[in-house]
Amino acid sequence: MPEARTSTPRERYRTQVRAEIKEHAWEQIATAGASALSLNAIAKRMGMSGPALYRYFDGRDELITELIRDAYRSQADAFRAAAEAGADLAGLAHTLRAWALDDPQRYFLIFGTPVPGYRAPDDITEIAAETMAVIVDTCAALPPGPAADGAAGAFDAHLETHRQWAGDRPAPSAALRRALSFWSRLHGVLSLELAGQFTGMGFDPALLYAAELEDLLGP
Amino acid sequence: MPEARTSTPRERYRTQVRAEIKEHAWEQIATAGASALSLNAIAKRMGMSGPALYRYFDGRDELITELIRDAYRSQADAFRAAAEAGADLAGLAHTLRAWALDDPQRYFLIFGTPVPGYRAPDDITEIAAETMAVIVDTCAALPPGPAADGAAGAFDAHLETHRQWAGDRPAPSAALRRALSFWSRLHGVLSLELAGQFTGMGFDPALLYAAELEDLLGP
DNA sequence: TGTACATCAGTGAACGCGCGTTCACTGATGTAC
DNA sequence: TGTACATCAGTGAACGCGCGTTCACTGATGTAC
Repeated sequence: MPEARTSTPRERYRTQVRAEIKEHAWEQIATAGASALSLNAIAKRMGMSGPALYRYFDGRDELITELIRDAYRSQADAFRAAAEAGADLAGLAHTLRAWALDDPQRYFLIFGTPVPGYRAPDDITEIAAETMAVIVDTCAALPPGPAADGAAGAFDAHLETHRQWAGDRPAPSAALRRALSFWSRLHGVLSLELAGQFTGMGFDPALLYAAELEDLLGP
Repeated sequence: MPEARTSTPRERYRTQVRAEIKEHAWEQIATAGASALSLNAIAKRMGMSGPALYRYFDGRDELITELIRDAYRSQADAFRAAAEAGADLAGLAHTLRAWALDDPQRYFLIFGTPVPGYRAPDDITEIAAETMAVIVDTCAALPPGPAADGAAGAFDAHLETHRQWAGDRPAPSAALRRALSFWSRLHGVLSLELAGQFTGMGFDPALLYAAELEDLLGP
């Protein structure tokens, strides 16, 4: 029995039930989409009555916000772990696709149709910034590409004066541009693939993803 | 008074009311998202009773399907018009962005979070193919790019044997790859922008879009 | 032009449903002496 | 170890709500003779 017990049995139980509620919520989202998420339905599946869930969440909105937070968190963790394992840009690209395919509805909870009027809490925005930071750092660690000298486009100049999103990072604008391009290109393929826009077209989306990545990396 | 009247006054009235219902539907989608679309709410806004709408649509599902069809249709029309006006790839890119920004929720009705289990009717898939055809043709009309010879990647080879989506078009695989890259790269920026992933980052998404386009076109 | 009939838009009542959420409560678990 | 009390998980009834959809109906519009 561990001496350093910072949590009581009751606290541990609470944590466990909260996690169980979230698991059922994810199942429900995967089955019918986030807009169909219902507290009563979750409770029924868990063999509880509806109001019981109010012991664990303030209401439906708090649960959804928590799921969104977890989605961002799991993405940021995946990227951090990859970076700490020494991943380069190709490694991060693989991490992104694996994370997205692991649970498409989780992907869309972040990158899908926005709910008009909804604004994520600040702490969630910060988690998203963590992910971006990993990518920027990886780009900055790269040897300057062939396009880095001379033909730096108008966008590089724009980024030179609009780089607050990069925090205090000493990364050159070319690295910021590269990070944005990395991010948007890969999401382009991913979101079209996961939204089913390629179904019936015949080719393998994984190969398009790989081709975009290669084009992005190579000169 | 025109001699060739293929429609009776009643038919014209029906058509008009149908259109009015759809307009209110779009307003509602823009305000609260597609999942909140409600026949009763639309009827109330039009000063009618709920059941009256069943004279015009079989039900909620038929209305939504019709909206999706119109969304695809308006996109395809925009592309066809641009192409007939002699637009090149840059012109098509501008068309795409203008169309998307014109009504973001319409954009997301096509490219946003998919509803698990929903499959669009075949005629809608065909409209999507029209749009793709315009892009492929425009790519095929381009002078072969610098990367077209020699270093044709693994994806070009894959497309060589998976090109049924291009129909009977004589376009070379390099043109198909270019069309897919065009499509996915621009949607990458667009979907991130419209989903609000760039908010608070400080830079101008329009410039990122332009930069991606330029990089896509130029050698 | 006038009358008889058919078509069809729209109404209002009603159906069953599931939703989020509140409230007063029971009963089990944990704590203090 | 035993008793008295506090904490807290979970229940069941109830609230009002808006939803999609059906049905029998009224009344206006169009058609046929």
